[in-house]
Amino acid sequence: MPSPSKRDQIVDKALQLFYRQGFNGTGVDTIITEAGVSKKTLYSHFRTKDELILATLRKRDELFRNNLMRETERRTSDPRERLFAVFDFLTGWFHEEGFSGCMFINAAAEFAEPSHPSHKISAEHKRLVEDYIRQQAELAGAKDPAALAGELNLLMEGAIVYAYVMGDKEAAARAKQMARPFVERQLA
Amino acid sequence: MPSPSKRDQIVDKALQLFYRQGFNGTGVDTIITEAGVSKKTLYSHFRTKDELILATLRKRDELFRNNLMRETERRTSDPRERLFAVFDFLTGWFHEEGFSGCMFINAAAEFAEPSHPSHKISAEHKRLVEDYIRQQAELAGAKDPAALAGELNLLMEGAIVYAYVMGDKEAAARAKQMARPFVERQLA
DNA sequence: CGCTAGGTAAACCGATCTGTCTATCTTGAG
DNA sequence: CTCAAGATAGACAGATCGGTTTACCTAGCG
Repeated sequence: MPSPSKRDQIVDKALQLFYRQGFNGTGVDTIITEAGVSKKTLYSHFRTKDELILATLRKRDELFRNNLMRETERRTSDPRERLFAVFDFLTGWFHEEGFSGCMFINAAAEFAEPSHPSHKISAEHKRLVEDYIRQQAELAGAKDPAALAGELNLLMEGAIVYAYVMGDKEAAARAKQMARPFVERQLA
Repeated sequence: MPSPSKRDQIVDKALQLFYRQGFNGTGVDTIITEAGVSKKTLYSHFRTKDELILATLRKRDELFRNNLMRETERRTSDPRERLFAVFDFLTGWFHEEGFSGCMFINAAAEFAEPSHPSHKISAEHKRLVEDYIRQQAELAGAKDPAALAGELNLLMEGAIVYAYVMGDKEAAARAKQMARPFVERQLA
C-alpha cells in the first residue's frame, strides 16, 4: 500500500502552494517538483487534482481550528475572556510570515458555485469555527450563545478581509474593541 | 482609432465572466467568443490579459460605488439613516441573481501578492467605499467619522463573507443591527 | 535467490493557455 | 473611386495544463 508519509509530503506542499498562489494558479507539476515526488505517486494517492484540493482543504481546516482552540485556550481559562482572545489569535495570524488571507474565502472565490465541493467545505469550515465560538459563549453564560457567536464571527470575517485585502493587520484589535458591546449585552 | 464601443463590449463581457468564473478560470478565447469579437481586436485594445483584468476591475469599482451611492441616497436623505441604509443596499445585492461575492475580495484571493496591480486596485476600492461612509458619517455629525466608517465597513465586509461563503443572504440585516451601538455612540 | 509493492524519471497525450500573424472584408472620408 | 482604418476568421506558435503510460530502480520478504 502507498506510504502515508508520501501522501503527507504531497498534501503539505500543496497546502503551501495553493495557499500562496491559488488553486487554479498552481499546477500539478509544480507540486510534485516541490514535494520531490513523481507524478505517478501523486496520482496513486489522489484520483484527480480536485481530490487533492479537497484533501488540502480538509487538512487546513483541521490545522487552523486546532490552532485557534489551542491558542485561545492557552491565553486564558476564563470563558468570557476567551471570547476576546480569539481576536488576539487573529492578530498573531495576520502577522505571520506568508499570511495570505483565509484559505477558505480564497477557495470560495475560485470555486464560486455553492454546490462545488470546495465551496461547501469552505462554508462548513466557517460553520465549525462559529460552533467553537458558540461553545465558549455557552460556557461564559451568554443568554443567546448562537446569536453572540454569529456576531463575533462576523467581526472576525470582517477583520480578515481588512487584514488581507487592505493590508491592515491591526484590524483584529479594532474588531476586538467592537466585540465589547455584544459580549456585555449577552453577559449582563 | 479603435471604436470605443468594441472596447466596452469586451470589458462588459469580461466583467461577467471574470466575476462568475474567476480570472485564472476564464480564458481569453471564451471572452472573445462571448463578446463576439476577434482576438486581434481584443489585443488591439489591451496589450495583455492582465491589462484587461485591470480595466474590468476599474469599471467594476466605478459601477459598484455608483450603485452604492445611488441606492443609499435614494433610500433616505437623512445622513444618520444613510449609515444604516448601506446595509439595505447589501441585502439587495446579495439577493441579485448571479451574486458571486465581492469581486475585489475574489481578485485579492487570486492575486495574493499585495504589490500586484489587481490586489492594489482591490485595496483602493475598499478604501474608496470606506471614504464614502466617512463622508456620510461627517454629514451625520459623528464625533470621529473616520473611526465610525472603519467600524461600519468592517461590518459590511463581514456580511459579504457570510453571504458569499456561507450563503447567508440575511447577514446584512444582522450587520445592520450590529451597527446600532457604534452609530449611537458617535451621535450621542 | 526472486518476486512484489511502491517508488522514480520522463516521454507522451490531447486540450487549453496567452499572444501573434496572415489574409480577407467592410466602411467612411477625401 | 481609392485608400486607409478597423474589423473579421482562423491558423499558428510555444508553453503549460491535467492525466496516463512506459521503463527502470530499490527495498523487504519468503
